Amino acid sequence: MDLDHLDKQLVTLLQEDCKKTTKQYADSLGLSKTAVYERIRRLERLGVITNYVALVNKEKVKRDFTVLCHIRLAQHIKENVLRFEREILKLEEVSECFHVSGDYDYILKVHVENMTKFREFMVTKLTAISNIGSTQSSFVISEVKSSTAISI
Amino acid sequence: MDLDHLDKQLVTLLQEDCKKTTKQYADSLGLSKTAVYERIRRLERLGVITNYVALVNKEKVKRDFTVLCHIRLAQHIKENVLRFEREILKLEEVSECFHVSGDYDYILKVHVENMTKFREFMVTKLTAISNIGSTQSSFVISEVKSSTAISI
DNA sequence: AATATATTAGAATATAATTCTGTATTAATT
DNA sequence: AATTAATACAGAATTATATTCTAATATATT
Repeated sequence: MDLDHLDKQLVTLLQEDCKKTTKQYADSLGLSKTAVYERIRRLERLGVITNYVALVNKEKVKRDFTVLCHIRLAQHIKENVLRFEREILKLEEVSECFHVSGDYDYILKVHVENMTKFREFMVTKLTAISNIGSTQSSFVISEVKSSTAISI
Repeated sequence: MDLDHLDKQLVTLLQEDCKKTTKQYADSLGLSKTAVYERIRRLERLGVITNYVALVNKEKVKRDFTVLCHIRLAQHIKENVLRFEREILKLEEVSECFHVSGDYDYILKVHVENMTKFREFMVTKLTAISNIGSTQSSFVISEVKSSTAISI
């Protein structure tokens, strides 16, 4: 596994837009269609590229209200921690959940329609999970930067 | 703008994998290729789907160390706030930056290779930005859930 | 009910992906 | 250094898919 400069450029392009034609990437890189085609297959085979997805405009699908929820667990007994994580995976409003160091144990990214729906989510879903000690919600006022790309 | 059940199903499928053939989506939805083709074009035209991207495995590109940085500004004068946001946009290590309510003003998602690189980032880039009051770093121990899809 | 509009299916066509062939380049082996 | 093997490449040939076209059907509008 070693990516040369062309591979890195290609990954960068694919992270920006994966729906261009092979010819277009080829022109950007100064390679032939076949060369690019083989490189993409290789990046997929190596697991560098994991999948290709469509991104949606949250406003257009009425999930424009984003909250970063900080959670402290009540106790850190293994079984309870695992149950907590299992429950989180089931919540459709949660797109991301990180186990973190620091003041809190977990940080979640939650997408809902509005404050009313968020309250509903908190009351009926999140705090319904046992073992939650305390939560602190940071409401997203604006997305200064929002990219799925990893700079390489 | 009103998405029917088929549109929502289609958006869900495209958020999971946007590289299937029109025929495959058509079979999943019980529609013809043309019907699906037209619906996808419409979703793009309406701005529901904004773009198509490749996702990469952070481990494979040596950006496996993720940190959520909480930032408090020193002062909230408009010009300084805008300068801060402009500077953040330039930092390649930062994939996301949210202006939030609560204890801190901003929460950043940062991807680097390791702790050494993170320290370097903090010292030479992040805290080099003027107007930063204080920071609190939450190191990601594990990604319990990590999706780019919005549930609709 | 009549008309317009949008959605659909299937066929025809255009475009792009994939495979194939041969060549050049690089790396490995002796 | 010469030889072999492996890899990456370009261009042509083929296959598969996207896109367009046509006509029919459904949905909404008056």
